[in-house]
Amino acid sequence: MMTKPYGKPGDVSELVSSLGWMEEDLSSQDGDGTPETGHYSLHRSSRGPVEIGSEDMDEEDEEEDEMGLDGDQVPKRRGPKKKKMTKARQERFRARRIKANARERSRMHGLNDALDNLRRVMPCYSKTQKLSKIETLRLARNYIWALSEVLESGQSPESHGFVEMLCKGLSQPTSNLVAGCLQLGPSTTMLNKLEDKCGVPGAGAPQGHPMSYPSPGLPSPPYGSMEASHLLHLKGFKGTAFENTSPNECSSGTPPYDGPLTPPLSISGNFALKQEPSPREGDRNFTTHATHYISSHPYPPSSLAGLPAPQGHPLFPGSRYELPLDMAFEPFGQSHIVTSQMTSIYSE
DNA sequence: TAGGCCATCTGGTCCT
DNA sequence: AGGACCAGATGGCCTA
Repeated sequence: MMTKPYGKPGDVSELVSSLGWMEEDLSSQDGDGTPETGHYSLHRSSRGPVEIGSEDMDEEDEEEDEMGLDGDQVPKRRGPKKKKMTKARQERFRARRIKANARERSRMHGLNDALDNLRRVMPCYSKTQKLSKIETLRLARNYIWALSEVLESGQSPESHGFVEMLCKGLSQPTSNLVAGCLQLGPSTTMLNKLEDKCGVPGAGAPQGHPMSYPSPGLPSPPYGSMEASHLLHLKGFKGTAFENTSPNECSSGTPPYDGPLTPPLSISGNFALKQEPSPREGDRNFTTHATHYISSHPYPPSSLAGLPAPQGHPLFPGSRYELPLDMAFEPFGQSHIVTSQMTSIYSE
């Protein structure tokens, strides 16, 4: 992305003069050595003077601070003497700053990559209409919460409440997007596939999709789509229309998922189970694996033995739960689902 | 045009 | 000492 010089033009010279260093016009230099940046920013007026010159001291650079300190007129300043920004020091500072900038850039890129991976496992993922960072995090929080609720209390994803949970605290456009995804995606694709290929009773039935969300005034697409691999993998859960469904039988309805995955993470968020290597790489049956994993791993898992149960987490009935932040969810229907996301979180 | 979102630079702080 | 992390500041892009 092209960026223009930061700070107002006058800031640099003002600061430089106030610090008594940097005779050169550094504003003409690259901020980090990359072509897209073209200035040197030292405009932290809100933070007060930046005493860059006081660091990076080499003995050979040590000089007396001769900024008019006559002793009898101005009280001598305490603390380390301020060093003149010699050319050598400037260059060292620049080199260090450039390196730090590069590190920071790559750190942020890594963060964004991780966020992108998170977007992909969200209930609605669209390459064209990306969720913002904050909305991604909010939706992730809601999603985890909603799924936890489904697992813990047998609530149904068919319920209005499930989508409500997903949309809690989201902006209106994002809520519409999510609702649209849930409305369009599963009902017209995945569940019909389930019914077609697996003979799952009720899947895609006329009575409406579990995930369908009564959203009057919902804007028309483009929406993202809810990938089947992101949806329901129903095995071994009573009360669902899919309880007799074998994951192996239905794996054909699950499109491949193109991306490396880490071993499953607990939805409690407090532990990560290091298991066998991710089956995801080139494995069309990953969701089968995930389903099996979930259904064969009790909560709390043995790896949590001895650890204090999370306060009031829905997976640990009996404990008092306090909703974090502004979350306050309503109760909803009965049945169990498990999604592949419950057990797979990307990592770089 | 205002506001939201984003990338980038930057200095400070903490940690190893 | 150097790196990671963080938050503030800034300008660009996009959309309502």
